[in-house]
Amino acid sequence: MGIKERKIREKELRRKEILEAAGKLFSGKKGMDATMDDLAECTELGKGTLYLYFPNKESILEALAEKGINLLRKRLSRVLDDSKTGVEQISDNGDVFVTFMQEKPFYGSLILKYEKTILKAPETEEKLLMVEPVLDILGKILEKGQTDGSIRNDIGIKELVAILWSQMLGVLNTLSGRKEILEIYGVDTEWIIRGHYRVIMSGLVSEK
Amino acid sequence: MGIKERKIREKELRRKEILEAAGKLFSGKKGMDATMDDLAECTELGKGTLYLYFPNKESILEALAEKGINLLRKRLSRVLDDSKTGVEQISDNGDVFVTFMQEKPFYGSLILKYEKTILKAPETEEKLLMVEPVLDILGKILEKGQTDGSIRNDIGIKELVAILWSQMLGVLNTLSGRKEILEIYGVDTEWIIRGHYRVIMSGLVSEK
Amino acid sequence: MGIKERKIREKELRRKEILEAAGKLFSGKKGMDATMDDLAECTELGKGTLYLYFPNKESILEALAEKGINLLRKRLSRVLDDSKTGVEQISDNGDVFVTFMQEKPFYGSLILKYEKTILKAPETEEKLLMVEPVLDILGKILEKGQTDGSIRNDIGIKELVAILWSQMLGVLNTLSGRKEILEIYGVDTEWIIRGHYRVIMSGLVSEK
Amino acid sequence: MGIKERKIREKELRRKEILEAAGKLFSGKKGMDATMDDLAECTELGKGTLYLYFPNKESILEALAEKGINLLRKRLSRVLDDSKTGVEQISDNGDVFVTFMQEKPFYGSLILKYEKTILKAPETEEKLLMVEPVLDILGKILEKGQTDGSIRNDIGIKELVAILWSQMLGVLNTLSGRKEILEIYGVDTEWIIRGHYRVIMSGLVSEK
DNA sequence: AATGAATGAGATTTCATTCAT
DNA sequence: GATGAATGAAATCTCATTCAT
Repeated sequence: MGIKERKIREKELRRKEILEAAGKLFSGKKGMDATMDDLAECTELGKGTLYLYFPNKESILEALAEKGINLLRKRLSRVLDDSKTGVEQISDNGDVFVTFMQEKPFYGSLILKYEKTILKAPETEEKLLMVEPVLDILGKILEKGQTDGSIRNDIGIKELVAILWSQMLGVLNTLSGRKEILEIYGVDTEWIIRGHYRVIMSGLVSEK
Repeated sequence: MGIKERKIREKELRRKEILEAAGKLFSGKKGMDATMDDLAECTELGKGTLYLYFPNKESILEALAEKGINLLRKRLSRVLDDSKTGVEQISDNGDVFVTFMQEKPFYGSLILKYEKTILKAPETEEKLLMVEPVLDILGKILEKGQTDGSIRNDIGIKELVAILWSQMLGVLNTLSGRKEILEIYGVDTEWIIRGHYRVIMSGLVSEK
Repeated sequence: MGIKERKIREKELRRKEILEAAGKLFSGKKGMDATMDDLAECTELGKGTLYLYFPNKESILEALAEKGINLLRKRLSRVLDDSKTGVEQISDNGDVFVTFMQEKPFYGSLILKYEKTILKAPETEEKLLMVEPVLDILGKILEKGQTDGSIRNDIGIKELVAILWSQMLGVLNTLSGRKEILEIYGVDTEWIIRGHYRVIMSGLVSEK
Repeated sequence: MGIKERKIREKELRRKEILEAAGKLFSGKKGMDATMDDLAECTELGKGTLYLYFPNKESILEALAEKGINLLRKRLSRVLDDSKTGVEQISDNGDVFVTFMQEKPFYGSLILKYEKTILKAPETEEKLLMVEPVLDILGKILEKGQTDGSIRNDIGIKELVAILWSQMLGVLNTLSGRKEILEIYGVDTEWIIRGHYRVIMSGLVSEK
């Protein structure tokens, strides 16, 4: 018995190791163009071995994106705080998001790339988006906000989630570009983020 | 006499033809992965001929992106209307943008991909972004708005431009996904766009 | 244990196989213009496989040239014979050289093509010519000859080596041409070589 | 009448212009890899026009080689001097050759490349080598030398010509390499040429 | 005669994936 | 399970030559 379980655990462990190495590799100099050979070398595994754990290269990137999203979700979930109003939580949420993107820019671009990926729920046939967990958190906050009256309720929750998420990713995308570009824009990173949230916040609050 | 001019015109015409065919090809089934061979076939030109007009595949996509941006700019510039307030023009602007993206989703994705591309001004060495013309329009409107008091002035013009543009692209990006995704979101395209602009508008207006 | 060694040996074997096939191919009808596709076909390997053993086409030709030079060196080194005078050894040397070129005309043309190739000594940074080993042998013989008084000593060893080698290659080049040409010349191969050596020999002997 | 002649003269003139430009081009940075486009540009002619004067690229290089050979022949023919012995004339001949190669290294490499080219005599069907005129001069000198007893007569004229010419080209080939190579050899250009002629001269003189 | 746009075969190289050991 | 040699489709780009104007 225990043997089988150990095997499974070991397999999962190996998978994680690969993923970790892949994370470093793909966020490195070669970017997403790093090859499976590169990955084999830096995991110190055979190239064929990689295919025992992942069906193809794409699935590795996808798994990395998922990992990134989980990380983001964890951080965001700490924001959930019933003692705060919805709008306050959105603000906190923004802070977390920005920090995350600054600390883990690679996961940022992965999320950017895979946020539209559709997964199938393990048992059910239900389709769900990879970013679903993150959107759920946003949804909860907004719901709270509409309930406590701090957030406008003339737009449905789902729509608001989609809007906020889209805008956030858009800003992220701009910020994730080379610094050169922001220099041409003649703008300051910090200010864009703050401005973005200011606009969002003023725009979300319910009008009295 | 006119011979030289005619030749030049013909050359430009051919370039346009190629670009047009490329537009159709790349927006088609194979997407941007369509090969130069594909393009040669569908233009009914030799592969070498293509390289007579464009130095490489990338430059074709870039030219397409530029074409898309010019189209967008033209449409947006019709919005400029001094008889309206800044905030009203932003609203009109949004309508145009959304219509454009719905009608020309392929150009949308190209703009999305190349918006960060840096061009060099023809004579000057000055670098400028491919989307500069569009940003200029946004800038003018916002300036008008800050002047006429309809738009908040606690954020600089440049920052506001960057923010608005980023958010718009973000929304665009979401909308440009497969419909399947929006179904999963359980949201309606139309509503996202309207909601986006509502949030933006409330957020941009100067607080009285 | 032996596994690793066997693998290495097999790899080297395969390399040799490729090299051998390449030798036949490039000396064949198409000459050096034979393509990598041709090579893939006649080795019965995938094109990609070739690139596993050689970084590019050039390197294959280079490796062949080196192989040829080694072969030549081996033969020439058998000439070294302290019981003979320098001038006698030069004569023997010439015989070997001529025989080699007649038996392996393809290696001849490769040497002709790559004799100026500069290699870097494995560990040292020292540059050395691909033909260095052959020149070394010539040098030794000439040195012996100057010491034993059979070879003129009014010209330095290095210069003599360069001169002899150049002349030999020149003759080789002439002989490596199509037979048609020598027919036009109206001369006989055999005689050219003999004549060459006679002239050289008389020219090398020290004047008494 | 004169019209036709003028046309012919003009055509030949144009041919010469092209050849001259080609000489500069091919001896330039790109070497023989310069393209027909390059040539069209630097002749300020259309690409198609070039093909009115030469059937293909090869023929241009060939014509250049011929031009070079003619130049060399002219210089060498000045050496012919009945008041000198054959062996003296060979020495002069060597001087001319060396000077030529130093002044016109490009023609040098062309001759090297095309010396084996076979032409057909204009009217006769007789085949002859492109370098024939040069070989003729060498032949005359050697003949004189054998007659006046200054040059060994145990080797036939034709063979001697072939030998001398081959050796000379061999030395030329070595000297035409990059300087880097001669530095590795550790030898001096000047000395190689002088040494070459010393060896040759001693080797040619008839033994008394 | 002059042109130069058009051609298209063909060359080299890359890399995700497979499979025999 | 692990391996890594082998694969081969596909991609980009070049350039001598042709031919309609």
